Amino acid sequence: MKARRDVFQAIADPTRREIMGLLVHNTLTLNGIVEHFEVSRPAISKHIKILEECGLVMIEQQGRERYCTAKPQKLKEVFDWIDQYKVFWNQKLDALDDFLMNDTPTDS
Amino acid sequence: MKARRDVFQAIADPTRREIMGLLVHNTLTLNGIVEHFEVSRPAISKHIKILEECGLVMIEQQGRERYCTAKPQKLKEVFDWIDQYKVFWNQKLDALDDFLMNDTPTDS
DNA sequence: ATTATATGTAACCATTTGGTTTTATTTTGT
DNA sequence: ACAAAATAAAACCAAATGGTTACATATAAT
Repeated sequence: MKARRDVFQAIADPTRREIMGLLVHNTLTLNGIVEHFEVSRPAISKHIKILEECGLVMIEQQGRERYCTAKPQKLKEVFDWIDQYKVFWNQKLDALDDFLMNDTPTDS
Repeated sequence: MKARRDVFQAIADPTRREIMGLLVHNTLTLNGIVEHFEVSRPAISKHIKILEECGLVMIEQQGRERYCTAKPQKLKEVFDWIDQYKVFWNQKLDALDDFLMNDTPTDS
């Protein structure tokens, strides 16, 4: 594992999203996290490393344990990107939409 | 290309995010999009396919051309996921804090 | 000191990803 | 009818991803 380590990529993985969900409410040790998943400890360890590398998780070493906590602030980057599209959500869609589209979830 | 085709994964790629940025304001043909990038047409074609598959882009075939438009509505899924973390952004939660109180930091 | 615990790291592996070039296929213009 | 244009689809490729098992290391418990 190496390269493009950004928040968008970090949250692309469902396991990592789940981990975020766990850690935002509880501070857990690595093994504490592992318990919630089917995958092996090293797999989780890697996910945590990725999350840490892009600032989504903070790790506090305490003795032989590592306490992990979510740092959701970093999600703001994604939020901000998406935010620019929000203005279009409620906007009238053009004819093509109706034509092809199934869901058109306009709530207005 | 195959599997896990969801919005999170779709926007993980920076080129695809750029494409979204283009298409939200302009409807462009495939070649029209290609012009904005360095990569080959087939590469863009694949990106578009992915974006379409997960509902972020709509394609309207017109003769031999395919007009692509962004469907930012689908980003709501990501928005909603992130939204649950928004609560924590303004919160003062450094490691120790969370560590010590370790008890759902309810804001209600 | 020795052992058990918590974790990291390495080596490996299959699949996916993002790209390429080459080869169709369909539509338009002449 | 024929050539050009717009695009898809196939075949291929290197690198990244997500996982595994095996091994290493530091701390805690006895």
